[in-house]
Amino acid sequence: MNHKQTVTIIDVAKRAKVSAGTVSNVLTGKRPVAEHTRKRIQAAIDELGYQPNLLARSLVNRTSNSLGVVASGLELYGPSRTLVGIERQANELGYSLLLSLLHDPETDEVDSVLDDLLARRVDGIIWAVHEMGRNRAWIVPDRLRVLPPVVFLTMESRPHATIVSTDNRAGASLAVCHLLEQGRRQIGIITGPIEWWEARERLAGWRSCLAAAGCNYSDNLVFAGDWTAASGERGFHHLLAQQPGIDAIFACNDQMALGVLRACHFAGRRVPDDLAVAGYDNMPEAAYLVPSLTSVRQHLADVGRMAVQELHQAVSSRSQGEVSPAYTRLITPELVIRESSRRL
Amino acid sequence: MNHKQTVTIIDVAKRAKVSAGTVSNVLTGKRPVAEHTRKRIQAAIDELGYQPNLLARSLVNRTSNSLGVVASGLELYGPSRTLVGIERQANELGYSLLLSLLHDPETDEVDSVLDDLLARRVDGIIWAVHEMGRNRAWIVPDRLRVLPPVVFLTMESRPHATIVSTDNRAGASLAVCHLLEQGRRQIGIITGPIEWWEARERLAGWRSCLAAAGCNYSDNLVFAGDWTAASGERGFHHLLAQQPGIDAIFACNDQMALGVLRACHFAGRRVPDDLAVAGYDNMPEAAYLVPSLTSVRQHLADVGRMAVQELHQAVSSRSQGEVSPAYTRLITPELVIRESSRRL
DNA sequence: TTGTAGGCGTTATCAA
DNA sequence: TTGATAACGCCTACAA
Repeated sequence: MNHKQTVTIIDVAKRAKVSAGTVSNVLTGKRPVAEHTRKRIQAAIDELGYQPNLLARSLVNRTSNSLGVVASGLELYGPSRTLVGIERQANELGYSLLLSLLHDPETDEVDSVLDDLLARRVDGIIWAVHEMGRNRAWIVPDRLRVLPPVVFLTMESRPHATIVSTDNRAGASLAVCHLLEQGRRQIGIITGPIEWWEARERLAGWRSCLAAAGCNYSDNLVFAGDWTAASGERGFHHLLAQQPGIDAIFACNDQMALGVLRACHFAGRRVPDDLAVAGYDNMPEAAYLVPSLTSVRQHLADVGRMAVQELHQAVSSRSQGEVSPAYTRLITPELVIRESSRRL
Repeated sequence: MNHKQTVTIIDVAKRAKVSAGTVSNVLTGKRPVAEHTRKRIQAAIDELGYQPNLLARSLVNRTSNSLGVVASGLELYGPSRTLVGIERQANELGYSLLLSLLHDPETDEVDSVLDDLLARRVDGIIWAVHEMGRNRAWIVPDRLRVLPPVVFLTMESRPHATIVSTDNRAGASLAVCHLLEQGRRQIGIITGPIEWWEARERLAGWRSCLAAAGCNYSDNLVFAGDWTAASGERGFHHLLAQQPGIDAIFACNDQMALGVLRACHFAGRRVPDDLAVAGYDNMPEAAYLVPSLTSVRQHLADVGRMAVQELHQAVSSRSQGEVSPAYTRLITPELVIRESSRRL
């Protein structure tokens, strides 16, 4: 007693008194089918409640219409925004998304995650794990060769890898130059962990901007935070102790900027009168803090969308035997000026 | 010229001079294989860089080891937290995740999303779309019967549906009772859109708590926000106009509470001295606002984990022909008391 | 312990 | 325009 509860294309074919191939043709629309038979088949499909099996289809087509997304830190604002952009674009292009999270982005779960994606025959991969420490060491031509096309997010430019990222250096410059324009001269920075590429980039942007203006950019003005508001508070106290005349702080994300604002409040430093503050990320909350926070907006949803577009390109090319060249695509952020950095 | 670039189980078999079945046995471990032949096979696997094809395996096994997750509002704090919990637990149980986002949670994309999940033969589905308006109308026994097991998140209890949710009513009561204990007597509420089930639940919690204490809970004390900080600001002004003697506001999420704090600042109302404020969600930012924000913590990652556990149960049961009963599981939130609600 | 044969559900090729 | 038939890559009885 084979209790056949899944209805297949053959069941439909029998019911419509045609062959399975013909049913397939109306399903895929790849070959013409006479109008009256197509109607009969459609009726059979509806009556039987037939659901095509994409696994079987993928098996013979050798393409699954799915993309793998490997991400981390999804509870943060940035990554989740990016993911939304990825999903939207993937959806529009007809891809399903296979999601994997790297919980500890520095360790070597990389292989198992990639293997699973390979085993499921994804058509392409979006690598949305932040670059930190040596966690990009696996990215070498030999490894990439056995993978489907991959697009990397937020990573240092390098040959053989296609990258879509925001321009962190430019973003930091935007904020720092703005502070300079407002008349600030001693501008401290609270960075993210320097193992993070993004943190280093923003630091570099800060430095180059100050250097160009002939301002001080000594280590006295640098504090390494860890992206948390608590580290923002610590950074404030540290910088103030090191450089009492400091008149502005650029926090490399809004959370840390929040910590600075709070510390300022209890230290009796008025913002922006005594100290200007700028953040990075432009979280929705930024506009409603007191004072509202000047911040750098990154268009992360666009980064996600664009990554999928690039990936789609690469997938299409490869399926036609071509090989699309690797390159880096940088998206320029935008400064949103608010109360926390008003003119002196 | 069949340019065979995918290495299959047969290639491995040839290389190891065994049959494909034997290779399969070492792969699945379901049947014993002599130690020396297993070694030979393993060697062949490594040399050839063989990657098993899960699509083919799923086809014959009639199970894909994957779960579908349908979510919305992922750019918000709550949903992304929940997703992280889901992914972690799924990962631990060996499931891959197929992610779909509903962009407009009120419309009827439901069928297409479900169809795709069905077509990919997911073993189970987690429905993490917030209940609003009529967007749960599709949940009827006849529809559920043709689906794999489904676990719903954050939804009103109903027969035939397995639900994992936080107890929004209890959470609101926690906050409001706390405000009462602090000596507040005119406690306003800024709700979410009342089409949202969660918003109605929190409102109910507020009301029952005030009723039990013999306090006023008239419409004068209710403002319907939309979860944004901007609506929090509007709510503050509205409530103050309606009920000048108001001495506390319960905002149904932290974003709106943030708007209240800001509005208070510019209106010259001191928090908590003139007005106590409590929020909901306990975002990481809550602890660093000025004043720091009393809020309700929901353990959302646990909700996600638990949902996957329940789903796993249901999947296992069904595969053995049993049918697991539907039920609702409520997780009690927890109040985190901070400066914004200090005693009068 | 291992090999053989058949089938999972679909599509593509080749005739008709 | 439609119908057989042979893959796609893997697993599982059943035999050996």
